[in-house]
Amino acid sequence: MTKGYSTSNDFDEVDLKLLTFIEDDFDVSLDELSDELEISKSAVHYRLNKMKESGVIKGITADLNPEPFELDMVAITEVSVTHEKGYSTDIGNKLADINGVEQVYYTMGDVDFMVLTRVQDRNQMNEVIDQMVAIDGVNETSSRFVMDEVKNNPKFMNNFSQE
Amino acid sequence: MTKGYSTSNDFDEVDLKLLTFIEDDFDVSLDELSDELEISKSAVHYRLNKMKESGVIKGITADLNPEPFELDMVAITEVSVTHEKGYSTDIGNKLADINGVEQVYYTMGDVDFMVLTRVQDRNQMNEVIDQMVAIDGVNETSSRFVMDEVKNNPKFMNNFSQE
DNA sequence: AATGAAATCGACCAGCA
DNA sequence: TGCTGGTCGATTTCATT
Repeated sequence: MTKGYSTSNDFDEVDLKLLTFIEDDFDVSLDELSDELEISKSAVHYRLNKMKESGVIKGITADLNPEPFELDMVAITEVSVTHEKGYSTDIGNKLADINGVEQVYYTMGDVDFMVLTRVQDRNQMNEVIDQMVAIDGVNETSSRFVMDEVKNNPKFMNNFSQE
Repeated sequence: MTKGYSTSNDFDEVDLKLLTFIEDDFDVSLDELSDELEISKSAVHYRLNKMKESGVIKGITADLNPEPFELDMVAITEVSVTHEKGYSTDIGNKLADINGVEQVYYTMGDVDFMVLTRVQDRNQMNEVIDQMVAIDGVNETSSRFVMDEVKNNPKFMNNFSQE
C-alpha cells in the first residue's frame, strides 16, 4: 500500500459501489460500470487504477470450478505443535506449502493451526496428513471431513456494508 | 456447465497452463498469455471463452485487501445443532447469511458446522455469535480467534498439478 | 480449433476545474 | 486531486480454413 486508503474513511460512495461490483464480477466492460456508477469511463478507469496502485485491489483473478478437476474431497484439520522452540511461523509456512493445502490459520486456544485441505481422493488426503505430521514440531492432528461447502466465497464488501 | 470438461482429462497442457496463470493473475494482456503459451492471441481468447461458457471459469473477480476496511478480526467457530428436525441445509444457509460470515462448511463428526467470520471489532464479533446461537436448531458454539492468516488464497491449480 | 481482418473497447495523456 | 475528451493500441467478433 503505497499511498492513500489507510482507513475506510477514504472511500466515497462511488468507490464502495465500484468495489462491491468488481469483487463479485470483473468480467464487465468499462461502459457497464460507467452506466451503473453514473460517472465517465475515464473516471472509472482512473479510480480502478488508483485502487490497484494503492493495494486496495490486490489483483484480478479467475475463479475456477473445482468440479472439473474432481477436487471434491475437503477436510478441516486441527494441528497442535510442541511449544519448545521459537515461534511457529515456520510451521505455518510448511503447512501452507503442502500440496493440497488451501488455507492455514494460526489460532489462539487449545489448537495452534486450522488447516483446510482440498484433494481428489482419500489417498491424496492421507498423503497430506502424513506430510503434516512429518513437519518438525507438529505434535498432533485431528481432521474432520467436509460434507458440504455451504459458503466459501469471501466477499469483503458484504461484511463492510453493515457499518 | 453446459458442455465439455466433465473430467480433468478434457484439458490439454495449454489449458492447464492457461488456467494456472489466470487463477493467479487475470490482469494481463492477451499478448502476454499468447507469448507464454506460444499460441496466437485469438486462440487464447477462444480457449478462455470456451472455459467461461462451460463453467470451468466461474468468473473474473477483483481480490480486495481487507486492511483498508479494518476487517482484521477473524474467528473460526464450531457450531453444533440439535438433530431433531429434518436436515440442516437450512441452518447452514442461515449461518451463511449472517453479515460477516465468510465461509461455512458442513462437517462430519462431533460438530456440525465450521464457520469462518471476518469483522472489524469485538462488538461486531459478539453480534455475529449472537445471531448464530439465535438460529433455531443451533445448540452450541465454540470460537477460536485467528492470530495470523498464514494462507487464505485458494488456488485449485496448485492442488491439481500434483496429479 | 485456430486464423486474420474489421469493429469495438480500454489505456493513456494533455488539459481543465 | 479528480475528471474529461480524444487518440492509439488492444481486444472482441466473425467469416474462413
